[in-house]
Amino acid sequence: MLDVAWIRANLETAKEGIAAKNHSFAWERLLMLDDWRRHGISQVEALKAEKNTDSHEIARLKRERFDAADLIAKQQAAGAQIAAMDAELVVVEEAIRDILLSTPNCPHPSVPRGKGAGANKVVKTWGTPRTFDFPAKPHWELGEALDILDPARGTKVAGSDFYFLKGAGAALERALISFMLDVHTRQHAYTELFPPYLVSRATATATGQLPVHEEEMYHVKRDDFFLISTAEVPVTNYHREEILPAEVLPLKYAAYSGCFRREAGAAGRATRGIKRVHQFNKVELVKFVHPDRSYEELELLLADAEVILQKLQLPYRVVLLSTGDMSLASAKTYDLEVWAPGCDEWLEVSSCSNFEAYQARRAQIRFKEKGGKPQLVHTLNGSGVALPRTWIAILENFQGPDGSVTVPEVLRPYLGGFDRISKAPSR
RNA sequence: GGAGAGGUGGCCGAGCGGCUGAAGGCGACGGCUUGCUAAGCCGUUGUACGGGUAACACUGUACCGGGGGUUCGAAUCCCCCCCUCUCCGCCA
Repeated sequence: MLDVAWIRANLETAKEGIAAKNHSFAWERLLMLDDWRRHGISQVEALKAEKNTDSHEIARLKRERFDAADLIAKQQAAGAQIAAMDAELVVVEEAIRDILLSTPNCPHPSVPRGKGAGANKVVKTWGTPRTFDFPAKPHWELGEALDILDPARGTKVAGSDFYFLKGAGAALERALISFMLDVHTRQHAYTELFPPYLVSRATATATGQLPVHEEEMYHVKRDDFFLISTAEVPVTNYHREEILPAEVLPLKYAAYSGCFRREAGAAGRATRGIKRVHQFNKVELVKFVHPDRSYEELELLLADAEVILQKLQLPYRVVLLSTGDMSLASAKTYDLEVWAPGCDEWLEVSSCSNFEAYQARRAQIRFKEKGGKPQLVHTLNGSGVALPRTWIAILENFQGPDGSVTVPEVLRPYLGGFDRISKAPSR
């Protein structure tokens, strides 16, 4: 969330930025409540100071065997007044927090202003989409023909938009996970984490999924757990309420996890295949960095994610999201979109964002220079990369006229060396 | 799930309801001493939110797992919750 003091000092910037994100902003109410809060604190604390002084005086009188009845009577009155004022402050502070929790982060000046995806800017394209001398098939046709993808049984077992991977399809998924983790840990110096899939309400609030996106998350009512929608949630919370020594920054984590999304807003949207599903796998990159360096770190994060697609030889493009298309918590986001010739579209496989201090303030993740005061870190994250769509891209980009699929070279060591997925003997 | 024990500052560890933001020790930092090292001596050593300052200084309040209660006054008494440890049960 944003800092009220910052909003007060940068009101026009805040109003512009939040409007650009298509959010309303009750700034007048917020500032009014904050004034109320600050004046209330001064008043009640003055009373408490007087009460404390009197308390010491009572203690002294008692020790010296004098009568303290008058002061004690005064204390009782003061106590009641303080209790009333404190109760009022609690209400005011909750109201302030409610506003801030639902107020988006301000976009960085370099982010294009615009209402939606139409204002996004393609900033880079890598690779050349392959030209086919036969009709390119979509992954659902390839996958079902190869007997490596089974959406029908996924639907039977769990419901619509669930699926099974089978045989070489399942192995390909597993190979991709291992490959990505190995690249990030060995070549990009990320530390691997394997996180919990169920998290508490406090954890989901700290990264910004709650309260605004509660309808997007699977909830385990009995224990008030939320199934993670991305490893970003547990991994960012890994350092919640900690003060890190400045010299450990930047901290870089790579985490594989399952991801669970209700896709509530997408219900009824026609999507064939497994482009949009309720459960998928993803390798997520999370960084905790010094605020002065967060925009450089964002570029590095993006480059780390891009390496995965380059090594897989998948054509992709980098899209700088406009203010209207960004997530609530982000100040700047690049999407990575991989080319899927069978679907004939670019599929988002990564979203690399700088959240600045927005998550760190909610989660109280700070660092301290030697002798300095604690300051909030900046958090960043991006997929490195998301799976079902990368799996889709491999099938569709590397399909042959006979419906077989060539395995990208970098994945072969993870698949016992085999280089082609074909109909014949299912493994 | 059952039974017991416990949660105090960076760490260890004291703490009669008032003089305790918290003894003592360790560690860290600053200074002195010292040929080097080791040791010794002196001092400093939390966080948040207000007020205050150009910035310090200074100052108020709160914080002894979390929340509530009793009391003029709670680390200390009472209640609820969370977590950790030990034993039993269950289980991949």
